[in-house]
Amino acid sequence: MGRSPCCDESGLKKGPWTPEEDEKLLQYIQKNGHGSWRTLPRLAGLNRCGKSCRLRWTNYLRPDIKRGKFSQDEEQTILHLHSILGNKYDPVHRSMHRIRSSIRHETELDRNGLFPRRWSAIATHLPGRTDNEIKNFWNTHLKKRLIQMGFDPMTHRPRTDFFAALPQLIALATLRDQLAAAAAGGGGGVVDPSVAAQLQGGGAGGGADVAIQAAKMQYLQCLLQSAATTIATAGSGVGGGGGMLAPAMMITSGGDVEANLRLIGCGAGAGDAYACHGHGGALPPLADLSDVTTANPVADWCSATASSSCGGGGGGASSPFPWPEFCFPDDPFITDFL
DNA sequence: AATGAAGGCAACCGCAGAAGG
DNA sequence: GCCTTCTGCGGTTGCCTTCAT
Repeated sequence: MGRSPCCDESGLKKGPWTPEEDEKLLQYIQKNGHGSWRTLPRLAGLNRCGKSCRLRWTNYLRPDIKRGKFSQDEEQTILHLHSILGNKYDPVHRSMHRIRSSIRHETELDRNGLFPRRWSAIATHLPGRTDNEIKNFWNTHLKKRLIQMGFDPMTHRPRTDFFAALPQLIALATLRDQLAAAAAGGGGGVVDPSVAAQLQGGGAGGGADVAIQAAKMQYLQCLLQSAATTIATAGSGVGGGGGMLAPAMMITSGGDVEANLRLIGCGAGAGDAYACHGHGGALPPLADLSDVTTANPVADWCSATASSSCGGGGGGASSPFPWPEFCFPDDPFITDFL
């Protein structure tokens, strides 16, 4: 059970590997196999600990290592498997039983009938990729992207940290009041000049602008309501619609205003949140923790919207947050907020 | 052009568990 | 059954590069 003392030994080199060291290690392993990692450095003439040699080999020198950017398929796989394996096995928590029983078909069990650890398990599904590489990719790219999309990277569920966004939400609420006052004819209401300017639209198409602004406000109102619903349901542990919302129509500049205004009824109750999303711009459904086999909203959604921003590969630009792209393309009003 | 910030990645550290004596 | 050794994993760090000011 004790730790290997190899790295505690003094005099062993640490830090980046030189090409000469790489060559020594490579040649030795190609000729003899790695055998015991502990004795390998001495036999190969390397002033490194075995652990360091093993890492260098498995993460860098192995001939089957695939270098370069992750493909969209690989990203999907990582997202999918991470949503399942996001929490590594912990015998203290009963939750793993659920995970084990539900993803049995997804990953191989180890010799004890347990699932292997997360990154290595994911790596087994991505030939040529190392667990370290996947871990780094997750930490530097995918995790951030999920966060920006409003998902908790650990649970793959919508974030519930309502208070983190509170200042923005308050600002939005204020803005909404101002717009409402302006739309009502400006009867004494104090309206921010920039908002008034936006509302008046600057000449032709002013009426359409007002309608679009109204649509935006409705969308933002949904956001506020969504956040509140999330707060209300988070404590109870109830799954379901949890305040998710999906704009049912793309709002394009110069598009049909009436059609654009057909947003889904956000106030229709959580259960209806997905009733209207049968199109490419749907948001990922909430993961139901009671059924982990379907707990992959992000990856599933990405698959369903392969042409969308998720994944960032292929031909599409990799906007981290897809909703405004669908709803308000290139609109700084939304993109600034998000 | 210089400088600081941010991002990306390789490598290290420490823990956990299997294997073997 | 206990102890030691060895391997593998996840988390974290620190360096290097790129980007922004």
